[in-house]
Amino acid sequence: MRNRIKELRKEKRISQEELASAVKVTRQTIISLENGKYNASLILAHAIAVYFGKTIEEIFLFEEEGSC
Amino acid sequence: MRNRIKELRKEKRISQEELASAVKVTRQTIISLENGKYNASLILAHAIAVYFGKTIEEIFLFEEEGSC
DNA sequence: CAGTTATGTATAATACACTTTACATTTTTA
DNA sequence: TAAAAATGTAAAGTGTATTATACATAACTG
Repeated sequence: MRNRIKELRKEKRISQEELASAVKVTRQTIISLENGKYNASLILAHAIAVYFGKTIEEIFLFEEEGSC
Repeated sequence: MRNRIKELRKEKRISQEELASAVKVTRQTIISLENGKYNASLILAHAIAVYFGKTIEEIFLFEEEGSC
């Protein structure tokens, strides 16, 4: 699952550290999410969505699996 | 965080087992989600939302925290 | 009432989200 | 160009989402 965190963060011109503290996680967590190391929890996804003023679905891109 | 899984499932008149296999988790997971034992992962939340034809935000209710 | 289907509880095991710390590299800016 | 700020990597530890199995109870159906 891809996400638009890095893209949205750059638009807002804030650092990973600023985003991290805004959504109350560590910078490590933001780095790992941006670089696709793992997926956010639902709660964190929601916090990030609220922060950017978007819905979860606008930020986290679930490319339709299950077509096979 | 509350969710409307049980409510939506009853509307559709399907069993926990049917929902579980539809979204590819065990019945245990559905039971635990419905009874508030823990929160779904983002991927599972999405699968459930797709199954019910709703958005994640329509099913998982994040009552605004962080007001204090 | 007897049998089946649906729901719930308990517990141990596994996988993964997230933290912490420390260091390395890139980018910005003075 | 040198200092500072931003980004990335690595590895070990904690908490929690999910599985698996087994059993108990409730609800429906014949």
